[in-house]
Formats: sequence, C-alpha cells, structure tokens
Amino acid sequence: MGASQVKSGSAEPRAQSQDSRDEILKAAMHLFANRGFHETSMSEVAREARVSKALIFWHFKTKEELFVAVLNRLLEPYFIDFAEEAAAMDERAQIQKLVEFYLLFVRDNASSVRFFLAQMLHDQHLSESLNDQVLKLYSGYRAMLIELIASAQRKGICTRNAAPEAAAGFLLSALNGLLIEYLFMGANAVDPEGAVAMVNEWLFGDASAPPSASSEHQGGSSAA
Amino acid sequence: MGASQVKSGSAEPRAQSQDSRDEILKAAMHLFANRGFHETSMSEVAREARVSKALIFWHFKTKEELFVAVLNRLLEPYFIDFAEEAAAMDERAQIQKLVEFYLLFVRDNASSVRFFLAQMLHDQHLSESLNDQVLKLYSGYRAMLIELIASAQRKGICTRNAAPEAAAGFLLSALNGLLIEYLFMGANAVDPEGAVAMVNEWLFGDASAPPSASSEHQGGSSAA
DNA sequence: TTGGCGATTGACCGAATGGTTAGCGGCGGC
DNA sequence: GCCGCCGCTAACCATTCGGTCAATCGCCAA
Repeated sequence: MGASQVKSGSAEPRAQSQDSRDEILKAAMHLFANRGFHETSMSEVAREARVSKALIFWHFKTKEELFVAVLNRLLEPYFIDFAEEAAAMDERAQIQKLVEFYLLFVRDNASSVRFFLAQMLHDQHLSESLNDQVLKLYSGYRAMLIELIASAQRKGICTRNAAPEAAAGFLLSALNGLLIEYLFMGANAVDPEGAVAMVNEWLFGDASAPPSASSEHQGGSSAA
Repeated sequence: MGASQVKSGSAEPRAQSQDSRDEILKAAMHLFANRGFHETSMSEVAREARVSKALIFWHFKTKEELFVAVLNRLLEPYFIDFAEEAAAMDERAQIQKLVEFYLLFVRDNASSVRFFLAQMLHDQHLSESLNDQVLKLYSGYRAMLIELIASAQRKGICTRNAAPEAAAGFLLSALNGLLIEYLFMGANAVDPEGAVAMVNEWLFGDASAPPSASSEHQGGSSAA
C-alpha cells in the first residue's frame, strides 16, 4: 500500500474536492452495501477511496452523515418515471408492465435491495429517512396499482371484482414474496414472465402466454 | 440494578453453572435479537446477565459460539410437530390450517422472525447454520404443501390444475409477501382469516367466508 | 484439615474504532 | 512577495472491543 504518491502527475490527480468526495462516496457505497454500517470502518472507506481518513471527516461530519449520503445515493435509481413509457397502453398492459418492471428492477438491483431490506429490518433508527423514502416509493407504486385496477374494472377489462385496494395489496404481497424468494434462492427461482402470466390469469381470467417476440423487456432507465 | 448482593441468601443464588449459563444465554438472546451481533458487546451481555465478562468466555469460547447458541435457542419454537393436529382433516382443511398456522406463528414471533430475516440477509457467513436450518424448515413446509395440493388434486378437491410445485411455490411467495408486509406495516395489514379465504378461492374456487369475522374484501357481487 | 476442582472474578492486553488536530502544499488575489 | 484559504494528510487521542490470566470462592471427598 502507500507508495507512488503522484507529485508532478499530469492529468491523474483527483483534485477538486468534489472529485474526492465522489470517490469517498463510491467507496463507502460499496463497503456499506456489502458489509453494513457497523462492520465498515472509516479506515476501510479511506483505504478503498485512496484518501486519508481525515479527509472523509472533512467532507462528512460523522460516520452517520456519510451513511445517509450513501443511502440517498443508492436510492437514486429507485426513483424513475414510469408514466412516460406507459402513456399509450391500456390498463392491462400497464399493470403487466408495472409487475414486470418491479421484478426486473429487483433482479437488476438485487444487492442494493437486499441491503435496504436488511438495513430497514435491523436498525430502523439509523435509517429513518430511508424508511420514509421507501415507504413513499412503496405507497406510490401501490397507488398506481390501485388506480389501474380500478380503472380496468370500470372498463370491464378486469374480471376480478375485489376491491382495488385489496387486489393491489394482494398483488404487492405476491411481488414481495417473489422478492424475498429471489433474494434467498437466486435467479433460478423467479421468472418475471411466469409472474406476469400468473397475474394475467388471476386478475384478468386469462391464461395465454404473452408473445415471445417484441413488446416487453428494455427498461427505459439507465443500465441493464 | 446493583445492590443487595445476597450473601447468606436462602434460595436465590444462581449457582450451579448451568444456571449462570442460562442467564447468559437469556441476556444474549435479548441483546442479539434486539441489537444484532456486531452492535452487541460481550460487556453488555455480561452486565445484563449480572455476570463477569470472563465467565461468558468460560462458558463459550468465542462471541460467535455464544451467538450460534443463541440462534439455536431462538430457533427452538420453530420446530413443531404439525402432523399430530392435522391427522383427521381432509386436504383442504389441512392446507387452510397450514396457512393459518404460518401466519399466526409469524404474528406471535414477529421479533425473532425479523431478527432471523435481517441476520440472513446481512452476513450469511456468520449464520450458515441458521441458513441451513431455516432452509430445512422452509423446504419441509413446502414439501407438505406440495404433497397436500397433489393429494387434493388427485381427489378432485382442488379445482386448480397447475403443477403442485408451482402452486405451492406461489402460495409460499404470497405467504412471504404477507410476512414482510406484516413486519413493516404491523398487525393492521395482515389478517390470517382473509388470507385463508383468499387461498380458498384461489385453490378451490370457493368464495365462502368461514366465520362471521372480518370486514370487507371480495364481496362476491359480479357487477362492475 | 486439607486438597482438589468447578465456577467466578477483577485486572489486564493489544488491536481496533470513530474522531481530532496541527500543519503542509499550492494557488488566486492583492 | 506574501497572505489566506482550500484540499488534504500524518500523527495522535480516548474509548471500546474481544479475549486472557492469575487468583479466588465454595463445596465435596479423603
């Protein structure tokens, strides 16, 4: 370790404050997410960010402050705009899309999902802001589902006549069940298409499998 | 706390080794479950058990050993014998009983369930034995479900004709979803009777509400 | 009485931990 | 030239951690 401190380096030096702050955040993100809060030491973060420990405390007053910064950073990809890509679809397609999106997102962000879940289960006091944001996210998703189901029922598309709230609640429970199954059993246990088909059958009394051709896949936001 | 150290006490003194060992285990159980492994120090355990820290290390070689002892102790109530009380029922009643039992158990042991879940999500290496045991428990439960569903299908009780494994898997996912909903939302969000009714409808094509208990959901009227 | 043994303890240890501080290089403004 | 500030660091600090150790206490057998 140590050694090779750049002196007259040309373009390498991560200089402008913001740069080092980012490096720290990235390192902390990685470590916190993989080891957790208490098991990650500031010295480790410093080492991984190739920065002195003191600099971390110059950027962030306390370890907790760094932690919530990391939380917010990790939460960013969770806030996406669903409305845009669902504008022209009918309710049924939108619901399918919503379900599929949920599962694909979980699959693509399994590690951070696992981290958030563990964090919220464990010390909810440390992550109150996390709790709030996740709750907001969750109830937003639920509200969309309720709205869509109600609308589908109004149009007669949906054969299930349960209260939209109850149906949405059950659907969400099923999705959460798949989520934890995925977190523990791994990819082989969860397949989004199967789940979508299940939803189809349950909600629309339909058992046809969606076409294997175009349509689904390709989430709009960022990496895949 | 403190004070009143018995000297010539009559029946009180926690004496015979096993006694102190138990006191330690109880304290550790409480602390580990509420704060977690890394956030609980041996000194805390010692203080809560009113015992010297060294004595803990006399009973348990390391902190990890104490921890797995606590894990096993906390796991005890999870191993129960279901067969006895389901002997005389038909498959449908058994499945209902199984589902109800799952949910009631979660409700009654929420804190340890939460602890186990968080623990397994977080550092799975520390609790490999836990992972194994929970997995065994889980697949046992799943096997019972599969068996029951298959049997019910054979007898023509079950209207759903999906593969028993798939049906059981979906059922388990739903249960897990309810579990995490309960862990986060609290009691008001989960009602076992409603869930049993939902299973009835889904698995047996039946919509009758057993007793006169719970409120709305699935009113049975067909109009939109 | 004595001696041995299981149970129990206070004092101690080195290695971390989160956090602080004094200071250093370099750069823009005067 | 030099002053002040920003970004940054090595060294340091108090505290706590898991774990050890020598010494004791109580009790039962010889």
